[in-house]
Amino acid sequence: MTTSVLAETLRKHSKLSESKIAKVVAAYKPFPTKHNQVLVRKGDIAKYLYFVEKGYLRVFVTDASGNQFTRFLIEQGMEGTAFPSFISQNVSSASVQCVGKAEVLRISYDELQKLYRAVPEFERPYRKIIELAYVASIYRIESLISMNARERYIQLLREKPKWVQQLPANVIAEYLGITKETLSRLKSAK
Amino acid sequence: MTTSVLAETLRKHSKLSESKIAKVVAAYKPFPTKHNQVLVRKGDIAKYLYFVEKGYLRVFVTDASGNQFTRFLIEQGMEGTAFPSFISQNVSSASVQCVGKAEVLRISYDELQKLYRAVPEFERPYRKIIELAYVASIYRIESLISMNARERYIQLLREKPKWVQQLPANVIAEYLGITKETLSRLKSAK
DNA sequence: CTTAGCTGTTGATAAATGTCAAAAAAATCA
DNA sequence: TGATTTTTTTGACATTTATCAACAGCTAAG
Repeated sequence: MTTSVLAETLRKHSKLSESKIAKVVAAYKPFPTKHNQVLVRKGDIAKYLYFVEKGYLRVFVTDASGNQFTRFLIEQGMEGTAFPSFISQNVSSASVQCVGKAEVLRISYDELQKLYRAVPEFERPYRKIIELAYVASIYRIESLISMNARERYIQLLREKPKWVQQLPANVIAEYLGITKETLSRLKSAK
Repeated sequence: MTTSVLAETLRKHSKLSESKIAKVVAAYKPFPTKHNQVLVRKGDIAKYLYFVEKGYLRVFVTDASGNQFTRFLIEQGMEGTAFPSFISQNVSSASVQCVGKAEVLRISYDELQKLYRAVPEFERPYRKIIELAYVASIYRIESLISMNARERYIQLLREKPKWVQQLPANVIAEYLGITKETLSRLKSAK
């Protein structure tokens, strides 16, 4: 039986047989990364979808003054990339980077299309993933338009305590849409 | 040949035959609405997906003090509802309301599932719709975390000038995540 | 056509958050 | 380990945005 976070995740979220799981897992290739390695650079086309076996990836954009803003954090057991670029195969406005050390698998756009043909039942979990990612983004929009910095921080602390523990404060701040100084003050105030 | 905004939209975004288009269109029922009518109330389960033939719908949430925040605006030719509730068939944290007068069609969750079985090629445009909605929400998150109120307003003016012209200022303000006073000042300042 | 209620504007002020600079603390790697 | 770099905290101050209140304009329905 295949053992990997990817295999575990497929068992948990789909009803694929062990042989189909093995096929899917075989299509994702381990991709060795260095500390903070950039996987997709702004201006590139996102050719790969990344599955996180260990650690975190961040998807971020940069403004004219060089400030960085974290669009998404991808944790162990999740997959992602610069999504708009990946589905359209156009250049990406965002970059994707490992947060510190991370272990990832990757599958190319073309290989993924082949996989859909080889394992048609894999389409359903894929669509579910997109739906869930969409729902998550709806709630993120909701908190960004309706809550202030403190409320958003408290919500993150409640819903993703591990992120706050494990990720550098500046990454958390970028994700919340505030500066690292403001986050630091929120922490010390309570 | 069926004539409706829905039929037009299907012709434009899919390769369905006229007979399939007729089937899809037949499954969506006209739903008469009053001025500012609420279609989904917070606490309800979103049982219907709404297609906008004319006007706009807004999806909004309310905070403890009764302030409203517009999560999404749905314009002519688009469809939507309280999406997280619709796909999970759980109670909704958001409400859906007509902005002024609107003409809508609707299809129930169950009828939609039947439609997928009756017209399997309809699944693909549905998935595309979700993917596009997801991409749109990614860009919305991006502007909320990386831009200030003025920048977001200018971007909206550039990308959706009609919304700014046609929708009440307080709805635009809620969509931008700012107060109506701040929006009013942004307008007069330039 | 008129009035009651929304909708939008403006002013004064307060609160939240950002910016810049510097010091302190922590993490990395040679 | 020690040196170097990166991250985090703190302070002073500036800017942005919200809040509250008053008023003006508009609009929909009688």
